[in-house]
Amino acid sequence: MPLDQLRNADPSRVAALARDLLDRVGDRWSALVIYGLHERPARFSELRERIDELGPRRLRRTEISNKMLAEALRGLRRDGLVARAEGVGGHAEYSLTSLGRSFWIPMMAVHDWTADHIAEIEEARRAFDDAGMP
Amino acid sequence: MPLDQLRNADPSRVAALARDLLDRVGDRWSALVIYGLHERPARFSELRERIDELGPRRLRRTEISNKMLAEALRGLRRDGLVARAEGVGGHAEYSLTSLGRSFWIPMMAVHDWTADHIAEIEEARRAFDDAGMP
DNA sequence: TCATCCAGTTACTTCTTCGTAACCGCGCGC
DNA sequence: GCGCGCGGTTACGAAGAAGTAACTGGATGA
Repeated sequence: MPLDQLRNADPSRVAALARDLLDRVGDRWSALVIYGLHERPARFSELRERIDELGPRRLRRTEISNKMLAEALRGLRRDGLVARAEGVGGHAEYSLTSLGRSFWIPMMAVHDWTADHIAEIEEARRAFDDAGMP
Repeated sequence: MPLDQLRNADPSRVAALARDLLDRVGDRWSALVIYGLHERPARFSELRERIDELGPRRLRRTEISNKMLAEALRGLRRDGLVARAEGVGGHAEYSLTSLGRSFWIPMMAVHDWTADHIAEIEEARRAFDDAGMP
């Protein structure tokens, strides 16, 4: 389906699609898993360590638990962004599929925008907070 | 800061920035508010109706409550994506700032990717579910 | 064959987010 | 001066997401 056509024809579908994606990758860890895998594949525990380096700051924890990593990987596999293979000795090996790699592009668009505007955003936050808004 | 430099220099900062943005706009309603405002400004109740048209499907509700709309608007205002003005008769008027409008571009990148690959994703989901994964 | 690592899973708890519904102040028309 | 719509806020409860920790089952190596 051509995009301009979609964009013009059905704004609610546009919104729904974007929300779908946020639902998919908007959880605490999935985006980080993609970061962790985008250069090269990794096995489970290796990936966990990579992600611990990247560590998100919100909420309680700064390291990913087995449970959350397994869950994020399952979601991404289900959507076809990540593949799991058995390496030598029955060890798991996770990698991005070509679909997963293609997702890197919009992901970087989001990232680039943030990098470009982070100063503005932080300034706006300061101003807003200083204005003593409730 | 030049982006390539950032991208090469500090992967954890890259990840952190993207997560910041997901934290900002990854909640249930914020993206929809931006959709609702991107063509023209609206007042509170008008915006609420526009968003009700777009309605997300996850969770319990299909319409946005006063509380959630107010909260989403506060967050977006705080980050400088949305501005509030008093119209005639003390009525509120919300609009995207230029920062907010610029965010449309990465947002569409995400959307376009989803539109391009939604069939693949759905197919992957079917396959995964049919394979009876736990 | 015993201990250990890897790759998870499970049961349970805690924390955050979301939704509901009631309320409030302000300006306007009557 | 009273009712009404607008633009919210508040208190509360319920649902959902995330964290903890203990456990499992298979392979590996000593």
